[in-house]
Amino acid sequence: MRLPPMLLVTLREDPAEAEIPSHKLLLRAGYIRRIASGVYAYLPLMWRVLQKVSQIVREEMNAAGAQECLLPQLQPAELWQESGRWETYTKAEGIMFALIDRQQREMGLGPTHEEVITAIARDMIRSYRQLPVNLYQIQTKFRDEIRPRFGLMRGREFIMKDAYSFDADEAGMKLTYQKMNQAYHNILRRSGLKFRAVDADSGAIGGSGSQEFMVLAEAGEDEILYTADGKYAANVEKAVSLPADAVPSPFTTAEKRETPGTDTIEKMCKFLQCSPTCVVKNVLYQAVYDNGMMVLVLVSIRGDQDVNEVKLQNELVKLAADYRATTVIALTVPDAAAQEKWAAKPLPLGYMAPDLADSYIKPPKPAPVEVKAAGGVVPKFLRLVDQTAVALQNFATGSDEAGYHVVGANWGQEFKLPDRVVDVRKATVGDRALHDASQTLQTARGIEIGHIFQLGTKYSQALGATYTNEQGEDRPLVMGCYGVGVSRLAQSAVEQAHDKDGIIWPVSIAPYHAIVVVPNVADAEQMQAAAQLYTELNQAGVETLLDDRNERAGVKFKDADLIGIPYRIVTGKSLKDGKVEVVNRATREMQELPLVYVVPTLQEWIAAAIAV
RNA sequence: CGGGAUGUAGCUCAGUUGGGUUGAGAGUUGCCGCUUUGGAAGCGGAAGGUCGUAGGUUCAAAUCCUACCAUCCCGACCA
Repeated sequence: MRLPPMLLVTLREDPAEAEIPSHKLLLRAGYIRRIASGVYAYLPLMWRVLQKVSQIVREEMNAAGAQECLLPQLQPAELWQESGRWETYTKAEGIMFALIDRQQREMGLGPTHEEVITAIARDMIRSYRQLPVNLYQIQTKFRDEIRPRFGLMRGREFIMKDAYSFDADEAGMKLTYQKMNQAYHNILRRSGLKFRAVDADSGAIGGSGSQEFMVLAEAGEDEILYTADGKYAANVEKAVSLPADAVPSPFTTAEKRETPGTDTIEKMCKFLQCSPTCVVKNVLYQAVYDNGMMVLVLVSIRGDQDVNEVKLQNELVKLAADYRATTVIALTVPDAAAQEKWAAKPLPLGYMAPDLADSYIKPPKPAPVEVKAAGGVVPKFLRLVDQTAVALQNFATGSDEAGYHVVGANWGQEFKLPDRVVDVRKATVGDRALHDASQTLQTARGIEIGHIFQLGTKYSQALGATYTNEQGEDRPLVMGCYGVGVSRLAQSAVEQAHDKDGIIWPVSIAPYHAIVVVPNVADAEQMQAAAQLYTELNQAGVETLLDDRNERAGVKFKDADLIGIPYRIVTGKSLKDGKVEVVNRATREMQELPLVYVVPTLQEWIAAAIAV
């Protein structure tokens, strides 16, 4: 491609709308333009990058035995009602764009495709003889994100590869999952990214095991905990570890003590001269279930530990049936305004005890025993105790009276141990690892660009997707699903590799391999040599741009650096010796090559760079 | 949805505190001309703005008031 006919508009300054380097650079270099919040146009250079990424994904998926297809983005509400996700995905904090067509039918724009694919499987897969099947597509997804961010990192419209596998049984599904795991490693490696596969929470998608593929970058939204021996890596949401050992309690007898102005664990421990590991901290959450029911959750946990809200939410989802709900749609620490809505009297904040009285909650208006109406507040605290707090003896905790704590308390004596013992503690950097206590957790930040799930039969059962096994029995299909954020992956590459002058694309996903720059377009010899190189390179399969704009050399060098083409060929001063300069964008290394060597040399370099 | 901020030329921003013919302005991009030709060079010229939108206050509003809209940042969601 010659530069004049190609739409290339570069910006001299960072656009005000961008915050992180990759977003700034993609805008400055003319790869993307914002059309609305979280909605971007992929301009010609960007589209080539996305095609390159897609092609790598396609090759690896095909190699792993998956087949490409294309599913509808416009989807009927009925399918989502069948799976039970319509309400949670379109109402409240839901992320699905929903609309009503001219026949008053409810439709949604696909945020994901479990429902559609399962409906197809239900129709088409009848026999074990057809299994396993793994279908994938590369397509635009729509998600009405609560907060779109950072350009393509979190858009409301973005390109994703999603795959769905169907197996006869758990073992088959696990095998497919392993193949996908390998394919994902291949995809990321070939895309030239530094990454880590980590244990992950399954979130709203559901299912059992799942792994995320994290591209390592400071701007990443996720925290990863891992051990140096390489045997453990997990998203902090999912991570497990050994807590520090508790210090023996200095308290010997149970008593209430005046502790003025100690509404934080830190102040209290200083005042009482004890370790936070001798304290039972009681944290209040408010959870809203999908039927509108609000439940106040009191979590008792060891004072030095923090609650992992993802784990807590998972525990609450398990209890949903107790409240005639199916899932949790919001989980927050209630602020003053939120407390006012349900609190009968001011809470002893900072001094709450595990047995905080239920009378702090306003009784329901008509005062029925059970709250049935939507939006009701359950008039009893849901009391949970984290494992770390269970074994404590002679601990200190709140007294339910501001300015006073109880010390030397024990479960079963001063306080009743809550019935539900859970693991909701947050693993943190420095904790000892479970698999080997001599290993401590280290931290890194990552961008989640892939996630693979073992779904099991959640959707196939909901939608009645069954097959007949060898014994002639009907069995639900065992599913897996596997996503790659194609557009996010592309931006992550920029986040991971750039310098002050611009983008440094990995060769495998760069929009072009090489750019021929003519410093002086008035020099016929330079122009002739450049035109010839440009033609020969392209014919030889080296994807090449030609910049023969009537600009000063500096402008063209700056632009070439900014857009990040891996190899720059300059028909400059050494042309009189029959040589051109070839510059490596990443290393800045420059060498002069005789004209005839240019094509084979670049072919060799590119092949070497791509064959990782 | 809660909290914070912003909205003035294609882009980055002054001007708003204290309303006023001292000009709606600077840099940059794009356009024209000259000059220049190895890291966004120089000189000159012309062009480019419903000052986010709609009301209101006032003799007078980019500036004060109200509402709305949009965008960005911090939390919950996720590829």
